[in-house]
Amino acid sequence: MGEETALPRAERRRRTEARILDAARSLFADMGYERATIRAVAKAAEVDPALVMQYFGSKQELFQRAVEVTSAPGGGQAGGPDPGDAQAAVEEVVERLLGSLPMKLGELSQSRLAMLRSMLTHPEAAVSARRALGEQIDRVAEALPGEDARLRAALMTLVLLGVTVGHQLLELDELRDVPEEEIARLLRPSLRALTGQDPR
Amino acid sequence: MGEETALPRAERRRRTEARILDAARSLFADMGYERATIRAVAKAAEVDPALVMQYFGSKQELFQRAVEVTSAPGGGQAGGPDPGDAQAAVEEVVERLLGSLPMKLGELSQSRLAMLRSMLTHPEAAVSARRALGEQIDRVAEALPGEDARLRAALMTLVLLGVTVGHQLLELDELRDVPEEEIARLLRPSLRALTGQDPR
DNA sequence: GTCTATACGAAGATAGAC
DNA sequence: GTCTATCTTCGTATAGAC
Repeated sequence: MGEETALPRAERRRRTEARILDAARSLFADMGYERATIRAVAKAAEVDPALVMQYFGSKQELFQRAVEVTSAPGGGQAGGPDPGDAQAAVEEVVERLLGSLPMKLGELSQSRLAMLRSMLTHPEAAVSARRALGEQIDRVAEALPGEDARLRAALMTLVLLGVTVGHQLLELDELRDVPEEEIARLLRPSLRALTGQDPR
Repeated sequence: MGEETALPRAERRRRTEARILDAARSLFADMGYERATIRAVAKAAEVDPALVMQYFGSKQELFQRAVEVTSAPGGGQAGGPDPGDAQAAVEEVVERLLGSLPMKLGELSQSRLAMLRSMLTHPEAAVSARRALGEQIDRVAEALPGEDARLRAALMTLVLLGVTVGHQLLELDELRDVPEEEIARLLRPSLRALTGQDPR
């Protein structure tokens, strides 16, 4: 029954699929949905273009799979500090936002970059981006006091988006080789100002 | 000699060209470089697709023309206040940035939106965007004191970029129907914090 | 000068050979 | 199951008719 030649069929298939997804993420992140062709993805993954279609059905589905959040770990904001301490909660949310800045490059952020790259020109990517940003806005808004918490949360999220776009996607010279802590240090008072809390 | 039938050939040509450019700006702004096809532009301008090519040579040149800054008026920051008054200069630069927020929609900003829409996925648009952002960063940096003026100026510019993207391009619900003065009011302290000046 | 017709290439998707 | 070959569609660009 079992083939002693190792590499069960399912395992081999799984690895090929992963290789295709990696290649797709990389190409989508680099040049966006339109310019990243199935053929180029296949070549990068060293498989036949038809195989990509066989596995994923369509380019659109491949994109969804490549972009979909492996939102597994780290997400939970496990019970903040004392619920009564609004100031601490606000500071924590600022630090959480600043911490999301780096995404270290590569790693699991490749899928996020792919989404961001295409969000302005590909309708489905725009939907994903709105959802992702909306969730982030929700989380931030929870920690903010006041009437216009959601608006402030949205602006804070967009500040980070702008910096990420300029840094990771447009690769502006001004941010090249600037350590993330430096950026975070300059941004921190700016984000605090948006919380509407006493900047202290 | 002159035809009494009015509409000189040159004038007619000029108007047709303008109509094509308007249609192109609108389509590029709405769906980006790749998805805005020559055929669609021609249809929107009510001309033959071949005529578009005849007038502009290629899609790329049409894009350049559609995006190119009609940077004529309003640009000059006619001599700021007392050069010695750094604080006033900083406040002025913040107000200038905030004033660039609205672009009122439509009007002359259509070309700017077209550039922003495609900047992440179309190489030429990225070049234009880097240049435009770089110029803005230069102007802001001039008014800022300190060692890291350019970095701060870049971050301030990217804050505005992020808000513009979220508002005009992604059309986030959270910013829908929010008057520009409200956004400016919330953003002002945030930008001041980035200037490195005493927020006072 | 303006438009019809078409050439040319590329991309996504499919069917059938191995 | 994997790949070759092809089909269809579409977009840019060109050539020739009116």
